[in-house]
Amino acid sequence: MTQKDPALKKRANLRDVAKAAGVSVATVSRVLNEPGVVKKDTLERVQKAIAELRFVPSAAARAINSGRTRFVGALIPTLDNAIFARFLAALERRLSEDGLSLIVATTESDLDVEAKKAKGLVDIGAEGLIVTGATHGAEFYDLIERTMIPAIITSYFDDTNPLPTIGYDNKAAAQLALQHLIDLGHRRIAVVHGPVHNNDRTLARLSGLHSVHKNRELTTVETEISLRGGAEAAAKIVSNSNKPDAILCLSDVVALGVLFGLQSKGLRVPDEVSLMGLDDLPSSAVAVPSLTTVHLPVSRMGERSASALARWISTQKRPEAEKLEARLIKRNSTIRNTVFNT
Amino acid sequence: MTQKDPALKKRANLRDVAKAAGVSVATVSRVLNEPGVVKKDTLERVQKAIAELRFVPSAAARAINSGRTRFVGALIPTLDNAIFARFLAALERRLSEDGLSLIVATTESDLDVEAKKAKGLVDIGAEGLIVTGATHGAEFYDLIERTMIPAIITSYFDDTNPLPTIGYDNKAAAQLALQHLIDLGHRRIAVVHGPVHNNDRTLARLSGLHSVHKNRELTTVETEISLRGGAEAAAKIVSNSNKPDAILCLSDVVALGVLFGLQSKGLRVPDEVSLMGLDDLPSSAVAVPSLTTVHLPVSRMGERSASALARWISTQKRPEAEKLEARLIKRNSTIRNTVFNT
DNA sequence: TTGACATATGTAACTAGTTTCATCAACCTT
DNA sequence: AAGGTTGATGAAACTAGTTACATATGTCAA
Repeated sequence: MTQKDPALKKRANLRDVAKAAGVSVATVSRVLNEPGVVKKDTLERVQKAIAELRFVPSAAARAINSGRTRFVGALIPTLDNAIFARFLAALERRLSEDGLSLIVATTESDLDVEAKKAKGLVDIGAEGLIVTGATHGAEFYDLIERTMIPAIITSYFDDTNPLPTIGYDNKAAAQLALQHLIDLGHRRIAVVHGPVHNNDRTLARLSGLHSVHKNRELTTVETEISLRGGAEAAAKIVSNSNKPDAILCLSDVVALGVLFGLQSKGLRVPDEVSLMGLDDLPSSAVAVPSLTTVHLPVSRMGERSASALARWISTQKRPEAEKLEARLIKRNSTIRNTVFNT
Repeated sequence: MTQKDPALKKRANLRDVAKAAGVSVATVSRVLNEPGVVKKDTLERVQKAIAELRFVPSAAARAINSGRTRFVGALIPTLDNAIFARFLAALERRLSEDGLSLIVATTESDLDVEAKKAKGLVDIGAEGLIVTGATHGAEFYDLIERTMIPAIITSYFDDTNPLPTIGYDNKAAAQLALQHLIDLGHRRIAVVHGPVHNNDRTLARLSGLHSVHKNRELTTVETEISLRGGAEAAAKIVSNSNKPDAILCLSDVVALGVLFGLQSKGLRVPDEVSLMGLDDLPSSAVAVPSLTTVHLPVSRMGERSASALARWISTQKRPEAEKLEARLIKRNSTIRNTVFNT
């Protein structure tokens, strides 16, 4: 009672192991970190003690010395869109291979929330950050600059950005989609997209469309990125007197919603209107009709981002930007338009 | 050069602040933790120094003393199913209100992976765990018992479980669904469910069905929990000579997949076959036809789990199990069956 | 005016690791 | 056999905080 009560034994620490093995704490630390320099005989004795006491080195104590906390933070707009969930899943998988944990923070696409959560992550010792898009608040950039924390921008490619970007060329991806519809003979095209406020991905996609559209009719509808948002956009488009012969949605979730919206209004896809998405969710291949779309390699993006961040952290060398190729996936929701064909 | 190079200034620490403010480290620590006991004059001086040096206390150093790391881990099967993504989103939102960070770990429904990742989380200092379902490996339970770490089971209610469970009565939820189909006059019912291996949620749902079905025909199809899995199950069911007049899917994702599968085979829902889900995803309300289902309050479950875990951690008092009510959501994918009606 | 007590602050020990430097023995060289 | 090198280990200082205890003041009552 006076000194220690062995009954309420806490987690064993280095000293306990050292005492049990009859060595100094330095030796135990060496067994943990550079077992090569310890004599085989001693090594085994210490390892036995470690196993018997079920010793696990305290991550906090390690962090205090090495400055390495072994976790990174990901700031993503939402988990409600499958595209981010898929990205995160790949990210987490790859990071855990490198012995890094992932702390998830959602921003609801609010720059202030993002800055606040980014600061929180840095304060608790995140070794790196994964962020979505290149549009962030001054506070955020200030934080990155001050702390010089490795931060990678994803979902967005721009090799002139001061931070490394790993993503696709959103502009090109949108153009790929629009070009396909044009190639099919569509002229009156409605575009449905998510909120543009502070969203550079959507903005880039839209700008791509405008530079392709030339003299064509291109009406745009902004809606929430969700099935419901898509369905509502569809209702709006159908109620319009001047119906389009194709609808291009700048994300698959929205396209699926539009599909449902059109179905509920009795419009057949693709016979009466062609429909195209952009993302290529697993769902899109299964929908009826299956959705023509542009494949964005989100899982690959997760893996590449994780690798790049892990390497950045360990080597201190800022990685290069990486462009991931988007590619057209032709399926059954688009059909040739014969009316306007010459 | 001999001592310190002020040019490469690291993060300021307690000592730096103490020196700048002309007080001892203890006083700075007090300013941080119990500002009430510090004289107003001194308090302001220290706070000024903190602000000027942009001092942020090291979470690691705090953790080493207090044992508090301020993060918890969530072990979920996958992020690919929207239901878990929604759960996580709510969990993260609520935890961050309590100043707790969330480390996400996916298990791919593999008990060994789960045990390994759980150990990893505990080793790095997680203060609590959120796990899915009550079926876990011996290794996992051993870990929980040894470390006595607060761990909450979700998606599953069972007030006899040694760990607190916060979830719904899966058995009752499935019965609610089946009863609805029966009430509508359906007799030949096909059940589509996800993998049963190590999945107590699915198992419970199935057991609920068997205790209701009595003399009714109840064929079951196991498939992957995804739209594709659902579509494949639909193909299988349709190819069977003895077609059901209703299909009950034990998760909404699968139901949506079945819907697509039926559509691609030219079967009309609900005219030719009633379709029912279980989960109530946002998508289900938007699908055409909208999906009759049983609502499971996942967001609420995330909030309740987060609160309970936060409280458990701070008070050391194990929370009680919580049952969240499932409720029937009648929509347009089910219709009265007149053939078998008396 | 002295003792009692509260208030405010400092000193130093403590948390659990890593790391530098010193020590000592063993082996090799000349 | 003296000196140099290498290998293995330990003592103690160090990381960045918290906290128990000591001390210095100030206020008030007897």
